[in-house]
Amino acid sequence: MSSVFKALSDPTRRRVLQLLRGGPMTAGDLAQHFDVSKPTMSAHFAVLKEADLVHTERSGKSITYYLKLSVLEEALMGFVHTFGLGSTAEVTSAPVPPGNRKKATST
Amino acid sequence: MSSVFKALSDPTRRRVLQLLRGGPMTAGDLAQHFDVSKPTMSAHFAVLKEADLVHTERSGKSITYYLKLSVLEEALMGFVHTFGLGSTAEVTSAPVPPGNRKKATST
DNA sequence: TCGACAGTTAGCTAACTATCAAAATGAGTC
DNA sequence: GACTCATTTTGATAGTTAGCTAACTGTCGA
Repeated sequence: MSSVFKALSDPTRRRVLQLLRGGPMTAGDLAQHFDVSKPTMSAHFAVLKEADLVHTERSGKSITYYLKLSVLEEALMGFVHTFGLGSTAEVTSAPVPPGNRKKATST
Repeated sequence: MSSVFKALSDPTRRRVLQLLRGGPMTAGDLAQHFDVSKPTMSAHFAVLKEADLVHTERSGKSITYYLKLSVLEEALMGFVHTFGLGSTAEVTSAPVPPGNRKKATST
């Protein structure tokens, strides 16, 4: 769970996932979209693999990356549901449960 | 966006948010639930504030923390929707969109 | 087997994060 | 004003992360 959020906390990795959402891509194709060295991209891929958000397959010389949407979904939606989100539309503060001190909501 | 995921990547901070989901709490009350020093907790609070996931209010001597559910929701659900999640139930791999190299799915 | 290509690993630096103890701040109380 | 309590800030240390270059591994084609 932590590893998923950690993976998601980097913009480069989020973009990789979004690219992968459009379909599998090789490491090289992915790397082309970014302005960092290949070893750096490889490290990002390793973080994504560690979080189990992608899996890989060799296709000859290249290695193709596949998004594991189900893992992303389980982690994210699981957390979302824990918070009773996903159906709420405009919650401003807390749900104001019983035993709450009333404060002047200046928002 | 990154700051939200970064905040979420720590179990202590996720726990804090879950506690706050049950209603506002003071820093001290929150700290009681964890086995770390108060400065450490304060640092975690700062990360949550930085991500705009909580806001604070002084109530006399104590400082009360409030969960900003809306921010959490926007960040999470925004991302979830970006990935077309939230309605899918059992996606195993990628949605296999058009323009896809076909590979031997060994799974 | 050799050379080219695709990725990863190794080794490093700089920057960041988590943690603590101790000191400082802010807000009530006497 | 001085005292006390709750929380934050400061300063130090240990561990982690992102990034690089250089070197290595594995695969293909000749």
